[in-house]
Amino acid sequence: MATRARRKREKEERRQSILRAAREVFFENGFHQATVEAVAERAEVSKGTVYLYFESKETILALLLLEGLRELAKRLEEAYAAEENLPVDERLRRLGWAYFRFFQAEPRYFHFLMAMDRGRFREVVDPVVYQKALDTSLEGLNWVVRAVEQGIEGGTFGDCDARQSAAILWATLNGVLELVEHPLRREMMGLKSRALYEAALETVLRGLRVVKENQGGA
Amino acid sequence: MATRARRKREKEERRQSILRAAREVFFENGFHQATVEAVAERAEVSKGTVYLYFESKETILALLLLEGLRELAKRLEEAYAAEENLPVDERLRRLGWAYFRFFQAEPRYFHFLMAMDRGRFREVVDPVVYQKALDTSLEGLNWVVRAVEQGIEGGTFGDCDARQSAAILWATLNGVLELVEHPLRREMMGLKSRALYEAALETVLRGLRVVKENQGGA
Amino acid sequence: MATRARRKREKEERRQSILRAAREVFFENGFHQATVEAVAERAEVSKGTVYLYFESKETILALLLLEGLRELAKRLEEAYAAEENLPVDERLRRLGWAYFRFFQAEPRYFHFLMAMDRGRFREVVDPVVYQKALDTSLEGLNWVVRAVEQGIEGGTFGDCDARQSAAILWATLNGVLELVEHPLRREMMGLKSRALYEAALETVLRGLRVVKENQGGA
Amino acid sequence: MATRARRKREKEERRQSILRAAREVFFENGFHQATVEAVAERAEVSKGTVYLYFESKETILALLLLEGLRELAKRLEEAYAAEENLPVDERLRRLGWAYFRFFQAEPRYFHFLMAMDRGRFREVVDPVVYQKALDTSLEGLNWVVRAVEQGIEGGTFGDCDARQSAAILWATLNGVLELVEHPLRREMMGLKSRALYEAALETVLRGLRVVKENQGGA
DNA sequence: CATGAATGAGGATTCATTCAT
DNA sequence: AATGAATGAATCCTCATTCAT
Repeated sequence: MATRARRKREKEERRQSILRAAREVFFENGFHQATVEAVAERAEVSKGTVYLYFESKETILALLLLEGLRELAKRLEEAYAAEENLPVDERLRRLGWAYFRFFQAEPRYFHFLMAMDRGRFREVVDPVVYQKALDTSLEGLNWVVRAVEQGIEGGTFGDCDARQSAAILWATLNGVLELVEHPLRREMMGLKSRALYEAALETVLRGLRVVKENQGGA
Repeated sequence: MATRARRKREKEERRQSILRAAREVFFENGFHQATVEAVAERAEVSKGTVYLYFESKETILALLLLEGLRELAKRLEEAYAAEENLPVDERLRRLGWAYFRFFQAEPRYFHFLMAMDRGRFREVVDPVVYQKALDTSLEGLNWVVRAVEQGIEGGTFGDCDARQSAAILWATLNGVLELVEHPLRREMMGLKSRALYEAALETVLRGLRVVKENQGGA
Repeated sequence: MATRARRKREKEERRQSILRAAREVFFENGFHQATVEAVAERAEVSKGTVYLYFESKETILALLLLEGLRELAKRLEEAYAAEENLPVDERLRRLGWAYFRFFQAEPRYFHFLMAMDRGRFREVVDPVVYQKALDTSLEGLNWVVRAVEQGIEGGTFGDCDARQSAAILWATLNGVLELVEHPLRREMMGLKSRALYEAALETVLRGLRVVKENQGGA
Repeated sequence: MATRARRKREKEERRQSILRAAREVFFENGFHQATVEAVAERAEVSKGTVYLYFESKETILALLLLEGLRELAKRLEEAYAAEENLPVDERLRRLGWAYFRFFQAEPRYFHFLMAMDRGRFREVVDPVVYQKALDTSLEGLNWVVRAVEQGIEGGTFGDCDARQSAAILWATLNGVLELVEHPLRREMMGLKSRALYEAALETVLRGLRVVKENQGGA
């Protein structure tokens, strides 16, 4: 029967609907302030139904986190793979801007990923999911590492530690995004997000590129 | 009478004692998990007394934040003012390492400043305190801005926007500290905190310095 | 058509299957901890189906109780009727041991019958079922009453109230079984279940027998 | 200050008041049906206050149980110690009637002690309290054991196992009380509680006494 | 008949805050 | 000023029961 298939589809839809609602509610209020009740209301289901689809509030958090990281990793992979022959710094530029677009598309998601109670997170979430989150996060960064490695091989960058250089680039972009995303900080300075981001990206790329001429190491 | 003065002093001491207790408790458990009860116990006063000195749990949070920012600003000022005639990038280096030392001295403080539920912060906290936090934060960054300005004036840096360049530097260092401080992220990579920090600092300084030769702007 | 008959048979089988599942689940977890969900799973049907066959969780409880009482009554009847001409106290002995065997065969059943939330039982359960439970319980005891009556008629026992004497015997055996079955109580004393039961049975039989010589009444 | 003392007294009074309320509510509805809310209402305090005085619902249960057992043990001790030189069976009679009076004074308490979810109780309650309950329970029975021992020494009873004989007597009385207390069972028979209890007590005493003449053991 | 998704009324517990003493 | 007892709203989660398919 097609009923079975439809049922399954509907169930998945409902699941997604709750997840979507949870995302909104968590984004708006933060995980701790958000209530399951509010999630249920937003999804237009009863509280009990939420628990029909998800084990606990924490589980939802974990799934949301994972989802976000996956989306980001996917975008980075796409950015990496888009074109075959590309100057190394151009490829890094694309990765950087893919990150920026993710941030723009889902600023609250970004905020959520950053603001999450990181220390306590681990104890609260299913270890398997936690490991997956870790892996996914690493997977995203790996595209950057790979691009840097190409730069080293191709001679664009000096003989530096690829992981370290990738980490620096990423930390910088991350730091900038947090800076512009942070209400407290944004007010401090009249900086334009996009311009600052671009400047930061270029500055680090330049800083990395130059290494070969000067020191050959950080 | 001196009684008046003593009273006032004692009151201030008690206040500080509660604040100290709150810092410890908040650091150990995170703001949400921490209870006023626990703060009171640690300070060896009653719960009611806590409310005699502070309006609410959130107020304490705000003051703690402020305190942290002040400490950091102080350290940055000291780093800036330490020596008169210093090459610009050396001065920025000193500022950068002052930040690193603050992070090392109070890693939990740093974590706390970062992990704080920023969005909701504003609505909850006394606007005056909020503004002070903002000012203090800006004050800290201003030492960096000033140093960059000297670099521009002295010709070390190109004719860039000093605020922007300072922001980039700061965002980078911030991003690196978060990276190494974050348990989830630290596991991802086998990077050494200090080495990464140094590399990042140097990379950005290099990137900023070079501007004049290449493009004159980000 | 035979379909009708088969349908009916199948329905009864399903009913029994659910009842069996409920017994297991209730025994293992106690009535309150047990969930209808667990019963359904054990019976390999859906939750809804359980409600197709039974009005409520409480109804199932009542039926289980009834079933237990019936099993006991059956055993007692068999014990009573086993042999025609039997000295009275021997017949009572057989009844007593039949009870003990029931306890041994279904200790959890016994426990369940005893531990049940008796007070609330009545209001919750179908009055008809409740009355049946009452009748069955009485029916079981009646075999004891009958045996005692024979003892009175035959002169073994004094001219006592047969119902009362039967009640005393039964209460004693019941009390002993509860004593040995009760984890809290069992630990208190190092008594062997079987020996204690036998001693109690014999003691009461002796006590009842002697009446005629002494007082002729309790 | 006397304030301190008064405070302490008031606190204890409040504690007792909540305990009293809990007893009533638990008696009326059974432990599982009873809600902390109902307890609070009955005690005319807020729900939070209940938790100010007691760790959990289970703790209250344990204390109530302990309290009941202590009261019973006290009554039994008094019954035992009332008169010095007393024929052994007279002393046992007094113990038996003390039990009956306890039952009459607190029938719901008795019911509660009996109906308690025995198996699960242990896991739920503080082990220390559990052990105390065990001890207290044993302590009560010990008065009976002691009386029987005197009977053995004095030659009233045969050379039987004192603990076993005491257990039989107690199991019988217990069984009778449960019989008459049990709504389902009481309806079964038109027996008068008091008369049945007396008959049972006398029957067992007789049965125990006779041993020496007949078998000297159960 | 059978299913199983959906419901929603609770229930135990916590904790920031108040206030009489 | 200091206390700490009292509050009660808020929160997560459970589960018996219903009902559309």
